Amino acid sequence: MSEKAEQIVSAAQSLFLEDGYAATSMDAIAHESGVSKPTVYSHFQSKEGLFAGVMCRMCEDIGFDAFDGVETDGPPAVVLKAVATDMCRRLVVSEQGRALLRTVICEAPAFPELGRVAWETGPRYGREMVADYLAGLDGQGEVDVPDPVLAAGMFFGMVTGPFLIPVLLGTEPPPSEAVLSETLEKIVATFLKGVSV
Amino acid sequence: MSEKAEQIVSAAQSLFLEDGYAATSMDAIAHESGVSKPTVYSHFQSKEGLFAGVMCRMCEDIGFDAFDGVETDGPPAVVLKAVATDMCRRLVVSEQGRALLRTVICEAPAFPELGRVAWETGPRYGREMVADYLAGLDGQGEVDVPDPVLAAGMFFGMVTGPFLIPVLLGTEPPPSEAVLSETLEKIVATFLKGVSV
DNA sequence: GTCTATAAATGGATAGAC
DNA sequence: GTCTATCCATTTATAGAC
Repeated sequence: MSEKAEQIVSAAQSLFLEDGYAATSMDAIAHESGVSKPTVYSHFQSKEGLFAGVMCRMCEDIGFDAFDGVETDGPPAVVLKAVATDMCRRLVVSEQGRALLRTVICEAPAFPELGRVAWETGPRYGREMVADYLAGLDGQGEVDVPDPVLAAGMFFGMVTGPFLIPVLLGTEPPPSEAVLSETLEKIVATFLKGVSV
Repeated sequence: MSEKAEQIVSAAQSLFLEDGYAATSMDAIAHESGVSKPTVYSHFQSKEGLFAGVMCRMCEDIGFDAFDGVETDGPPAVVLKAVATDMCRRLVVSEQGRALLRTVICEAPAFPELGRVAWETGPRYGREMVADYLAGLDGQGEVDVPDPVLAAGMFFGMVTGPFLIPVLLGTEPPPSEAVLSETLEKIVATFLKGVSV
């Protein structure tokens, strides 16, 4: 990708995330990226194409590798807390993550393909990895999880539940690392007690 | 409110919910409500005012009376399942509820007051009622809930977790009543086990 | 490939007739 | 109070010079 194309993508990212699809103009993108509008159109077919391309790429970049760098053979409470912390940092604490989530939720009806990519690369992928992990623990008799996918869904819900909606609605600031750690400790404990044998 | 004003509000509701703030034009609202644009402006000061007014009113209407019509002196599993079912019907199953949630999430940055109203009348109100209920159970020694607000947040997260994101992203249809009932049964059981004494 | 300039359409909002 | 007609700014997208 040429240098100008990258500048355009970068400007489009921040503007789309900041203002949403409809409220962001190609003029603004051209201005912000320091090129003229025809140059934007020489690299990207249309506003829709630029938006879908940029957002899908972001989903894949931020994409939710929940278990990246997490040692999965420690105690479940430690493993799950690490996974939960990673998820909250990506979706709740990170301003970019929040903005991306907000944007894909907004535009999913108009861009179904984007909704699908966001789901596959993000929550669904994370849920599957947690489900596999829980199924493994169940096989070892450490927990009682008859439906791993449902349990993983509960886990994700519990972890994000206390933060996600108020933060998305702008009525609470994202939690500090200290509050996050303390809260997730309790949440993971409650979850593990709920699925204990 | 006059008849025309009500037609305008009704048209504005469906169009804003369907297409979002920026993609909905005052022309379209006038056309859909069967009046002319100046009539719209004679009743409402501006597009922003119309949007904020209509959405805030919807939040208060749909507003989350989690315990309305729920007998709170039955077994906790029954009470909490009723609350959870009511919440999922409002936010996940109802197309209008989903659209409202999506819209307020989208526009919360541009309309902070709307975000506040949506939070206060909806999730926060529901969370507080569940927190009070759990605190009562804790006082009777039926559960171990040292932090009722956090526990209520976990509860809401667990209940919506398996449904909310995939439904908002458009990758899964809302659950049938049968699936909802079966799933919430398991979720409530896991939650209660997690907070058991 | 990139720019200036502009086309063609649509947006929010209003003046003035009735 | 309501409409027809219109203003003015802005939008997406492109034509043509360099």
